[in-house]
Amino acid sequence: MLYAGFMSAAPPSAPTPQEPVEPPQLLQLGLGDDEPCLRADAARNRARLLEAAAGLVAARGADAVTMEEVAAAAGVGKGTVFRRFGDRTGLLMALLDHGEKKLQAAFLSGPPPLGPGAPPAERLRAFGRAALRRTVEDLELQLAAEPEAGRRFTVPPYRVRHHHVALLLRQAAPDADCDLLAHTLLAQLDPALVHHLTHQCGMPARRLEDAWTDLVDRITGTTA
Amino acid sequence: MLYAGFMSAAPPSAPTPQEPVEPPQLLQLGLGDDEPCLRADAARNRARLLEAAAGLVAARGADAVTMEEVAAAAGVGKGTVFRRFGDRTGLLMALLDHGEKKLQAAFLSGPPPLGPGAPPAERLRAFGRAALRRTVEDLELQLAAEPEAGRRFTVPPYRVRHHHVALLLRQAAPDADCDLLAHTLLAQLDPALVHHLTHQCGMPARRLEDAWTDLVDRITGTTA
DNA sequence: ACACAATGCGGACCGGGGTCCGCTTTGCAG
DNA sequence: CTGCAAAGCGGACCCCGGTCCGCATTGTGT
Repeated sequence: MLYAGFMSAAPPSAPTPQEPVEPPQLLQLGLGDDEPCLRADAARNRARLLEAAAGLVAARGADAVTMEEVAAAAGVGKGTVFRRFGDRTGLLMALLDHGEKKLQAAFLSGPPPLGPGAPPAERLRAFGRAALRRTVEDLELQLAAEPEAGRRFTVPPYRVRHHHVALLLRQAAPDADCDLLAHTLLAQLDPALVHHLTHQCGMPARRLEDAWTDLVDRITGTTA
Repeated sequence: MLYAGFMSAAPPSAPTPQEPVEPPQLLQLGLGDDEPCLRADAARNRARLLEAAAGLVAARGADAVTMEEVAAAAGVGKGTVFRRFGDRTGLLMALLDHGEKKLQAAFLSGPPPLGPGAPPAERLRAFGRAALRRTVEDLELQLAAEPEAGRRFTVPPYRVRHHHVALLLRQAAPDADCDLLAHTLLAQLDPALVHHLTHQCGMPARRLEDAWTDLVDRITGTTA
């Protein structure tokens, strides 16, 4: 368990009487664990919901599935879904959690060139390739899970990626505004963009990878 | 009239019996005109709606305004709003149309360094500054108008900007994948990102402008 | 074993976006 | 001026995401 769950800290509004969704996630990047100790029935329902959702999504496509259907398929009430996952996006993101954690594991503590050990520019190039591949894997879901505009950058998986890229950049291009530059780099991995380019413009995935590499080279000044 | 309206070509689904929204917009970049010849009453209602919407948005913020309210305030039925503008996003975008056209005018045919006449890298830098300023101007609305994930890159104003940036890039960095690079550059002007950085991270607008300039320099290899 | 917080459950309910279709208005042709 | 097709109108309607709150389940302390 490397990092943390997915959900943002539930209802952003003032002291909701409703309890928070999943872990409060104050986000000290790099540790923490989901499911802080769910009550037996709650845990069971969570599992059922995830399974039901996965099934329906696989069968009919993410955006043809309604929350009520998922609840029904899992044999629970609609309220339960929302209490557990906050909102539709939350549920969808939970479905992606596993894959994302694996990627995080790989770049935070896996073997080089993705993990520590390789030179930063090299790691950046590897990161892009890996992330791109992961995105292509289940583009559809990833697209459907995209949070409403305002939250795109606040959601934990994005923050982790951003943190990582910024870190590498600070080593590879010390004189740049790395925080901002990291956002720019990440934009090239945005599922919506990847979808647009591959599905609507018919670009091969390979071209995206090459462009990433080239971009890293230009920005860091390295070539490799 | 420089370019064209805002709406994408209405209901993407098969031959809707409903007529298309605004101009079909087959989008030959650079010409065309809105309101292809609305019937008298339709034109009147369109104007009323725009006015009503602008008023409500200004008064209470974009996302506290419902379509039904706008319709009521304009003294028309809800159906009319949707027929004219397609969907909520369409209406909001129409509200932004004027400002966007002005910007387009400036970089397509205005005076240098924004318009033709200056060297490409220079024009790029100017473009970023101008776009950034325009975005900050009415961030709130721009944010609320953001189309659902899939369409972000298909919407006319984005396409125009992309086309323009790609064009300049082809001159300033002929050996790069300019189409893709253009998307990357534009990502730094994304209203959602600008909002995040300025409002949630407290960055001054100035820093964004500097980062843009720096990014252009790194990508084109030029300096200043 | 029992009581009693605390935690979770579920489904009625709400609000708003988007659709539909029978009726009205427009404006052109004769 | 009149008739008539096309264009436009509007509001009842549907659907779905999200909320709420009285009731049921847990599991802990004694």
